[in-house]
Amino acid sequence: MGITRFIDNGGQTPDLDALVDPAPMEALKLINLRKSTHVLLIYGDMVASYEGRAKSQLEDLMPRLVISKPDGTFMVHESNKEKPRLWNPPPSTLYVSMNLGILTLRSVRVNPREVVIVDIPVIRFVGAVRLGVTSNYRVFGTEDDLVNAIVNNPSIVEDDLQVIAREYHTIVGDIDILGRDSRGNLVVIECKRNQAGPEAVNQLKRYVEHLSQKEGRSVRGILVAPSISSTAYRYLRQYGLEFRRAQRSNSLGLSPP
Amino acid sequence: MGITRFIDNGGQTPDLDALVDPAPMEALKLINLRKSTHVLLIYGDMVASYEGRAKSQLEDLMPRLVISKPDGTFMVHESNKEKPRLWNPPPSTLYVSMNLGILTLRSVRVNPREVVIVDIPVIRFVGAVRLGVTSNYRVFGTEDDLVNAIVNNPSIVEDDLQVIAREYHTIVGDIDILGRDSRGNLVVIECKRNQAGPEAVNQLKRYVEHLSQKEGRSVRGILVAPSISSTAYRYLRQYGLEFRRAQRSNSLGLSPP
DNA sequence: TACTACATTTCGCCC
DNA sequence: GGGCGAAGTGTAGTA
Repeated sequence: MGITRFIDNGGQTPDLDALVDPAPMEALKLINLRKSTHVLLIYGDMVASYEGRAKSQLEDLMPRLVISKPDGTFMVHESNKEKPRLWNPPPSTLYVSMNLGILTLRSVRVNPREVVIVDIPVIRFVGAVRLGVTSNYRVFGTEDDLVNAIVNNPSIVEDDLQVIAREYHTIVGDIDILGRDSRGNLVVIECKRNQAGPEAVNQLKRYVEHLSQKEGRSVRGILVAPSISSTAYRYLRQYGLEFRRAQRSNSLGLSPP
Repeated sequence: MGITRFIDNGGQTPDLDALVDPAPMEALKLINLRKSTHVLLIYGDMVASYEGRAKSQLEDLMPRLVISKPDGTFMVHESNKEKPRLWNPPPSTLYVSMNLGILTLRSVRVNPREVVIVDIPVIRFVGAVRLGVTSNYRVFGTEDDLVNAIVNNPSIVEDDLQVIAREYHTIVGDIDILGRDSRGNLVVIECKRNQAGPEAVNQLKRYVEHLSQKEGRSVRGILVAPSISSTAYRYLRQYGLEFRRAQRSNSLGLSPP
């Protein structure tokens, strides 16, 4: 039998519990005690199954790691890959039970209905840790930053470009930036934070086609990205669309012409 | 001081190590000892930063969970969400060091160059677990399964439909299924495993346009999916494209007309 | 709730 | 290694 360690915290709920080689009943108790407040780490030999939008099974009994978060996040991790092998995204609900001495975890998601079931005949470790959440989290260098830079200074795309609207809604989707050039032509600007592929060109083409049809006159389309694949570039030129290179940096300036 | 527990395994590398409230040096040793073979779990109060394709920082010191896998996967998890707050995908390399008694983790990815740095002034727990990898993993209900079902029985899309090719390569992308209808018209079939949006319609439109131009005659386009958004449907009809509902199930049959 | 598009997407396949 | 597109995508924003 392993170590059972409920850390004493003066009657308060501890931030950390760690059970090594616990009895299934011990594990079950700790999981139920902490599942709504702590992140649970469960290590052991397990099999698992998933059914919902799709379906899959992990039939081979082998050591895996289950991570459960209080918001309902449920993941079954293996030795490689960033993505869990099986999972349920939040919000989901975790149910724990014991059948014939075997611990079973059931994560249930309601919409869409998805169920992950994990049977753990051998429980090697159960941990419960209290984690924080960063507020006011910010990532720099997103597409949105690029759009902002252009809206604040349209000349980095083209001289005398006027911005008419940002996030311009159309029936075929949202246009990043709608502008007007020095000759009075409408200009659709589609921004990508990394290399543009055929899909990006197609997206721009869709907006331009729609708008030129609706307006009854030709509309320019400019794809702004740090780079573009050769296939995508041919495709773009074929439809008379334009490409403008954007410096790929966190300061998000545009390169000189 | 906490529990230090290197599990004795008769001289062999154990599958599980668990250190509660370890000294930084203890933690460092265990991490270096196991980082290339085990999945590491590191819990404590930490700050972190990321710089690479984008940039962000977790400046507030708070309890978080680091998970490191032997393939280089590196994740900083918080109390909610499925996705880690900060991460490096495999393959990356983990470096551990101590500066002024503070444990520092550095995960470095080479291409593209990305670095995640984690400073852990308070180490509450370090665990090392050996996990498996499922081989021959299979998910049922993918787009590929839907394409297969149609290729095996084209009549579920339309009577007397003949399949000419699957994954038909064109300059503008790969067509899921190319067929010919009872009247001899070419038919482009685009499959989606879940609700189709404007992007899916756009994709089909791109293929149909390309092919009809190349062949010099009209080409039909059919979007096969479990459902379609109302906007996307209007868009689809506007361009004379067709929609065929596919039953959203793991057996992947198509619903009757 | 539905819909849309981004993402440090990740991942797998094919060239 | 680059290009391309799917994914049980997850996630945020908006109507």
